[in-house]
Amino acid sequence: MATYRSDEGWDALGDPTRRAIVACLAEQPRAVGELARELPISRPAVSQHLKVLKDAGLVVDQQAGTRRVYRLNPAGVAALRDQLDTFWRRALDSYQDVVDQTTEEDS
Amino acid sequence: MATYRSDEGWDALGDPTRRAIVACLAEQPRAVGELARELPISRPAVSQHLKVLKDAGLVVDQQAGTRRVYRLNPAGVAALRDQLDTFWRRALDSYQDVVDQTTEEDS
DNA sequence: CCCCTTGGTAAGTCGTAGCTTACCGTTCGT
DNA sequence: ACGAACGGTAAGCTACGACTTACCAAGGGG
Repeated sequence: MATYRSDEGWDALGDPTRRAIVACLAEQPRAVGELARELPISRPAVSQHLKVLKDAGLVVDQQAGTRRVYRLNPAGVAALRDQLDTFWRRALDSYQDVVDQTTEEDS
Repeated sequence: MATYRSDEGWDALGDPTRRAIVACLAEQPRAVGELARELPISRPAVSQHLKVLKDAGLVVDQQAGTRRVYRLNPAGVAALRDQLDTFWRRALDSYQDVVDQTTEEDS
């Protein structure tokens, strides 16, 4: 089956807390402590999530004094988006067949 | 950051097996048994995954005799893709700031 | 009319992912 | 140079989700 090399990316976005982090970083780059303050979890938990997101290539970090600022990685996000886009296009093709055959509704 | 209404969609794609199912359905629509035959899990497991995917709006099903054919739902896939696209655009903005700062420090 | 195929549901087990507390290294300010 | 702030890691607990087997409902063909 078409190899996902971005498996880690999907796994990373599979967690609601990590999606919240991503959404937060989409607004603006933030340090670890700032993220922890806006989320209902402890700072170590944020660190662990950031490690997953970083390994997946979805975020990048940058040392700034004693703080460490994280931001979204455009390339990583784009990779996942492109995959969905591919699925979407293929789905449209199959959908065309449905229109031809029937206009049934399911439960 | 509140407005994920497609939380279920991300949770659904968070599982590797479900991603395999989605990739399989992207090739062509299939019945439950056909999917089970191409995957290393039992047929009930496939049914359970399909229920999750259907609740998330990523697939639609269609009765065909005694069989039940599943296919991708273009709208569901597009919804997730659009979210990633939004994140991607915001990520580019932040990335632009990085480029500005680093080039200033360059000299 | 029977039964065989197909598929959804129930019950139960097991692995793992996510959280917390505790600890340690590092960097800045004074 | 010392202390405080910031952040990553370790260890351990808990809960949830993915899978299995067993069972049941429904539609179609001989």
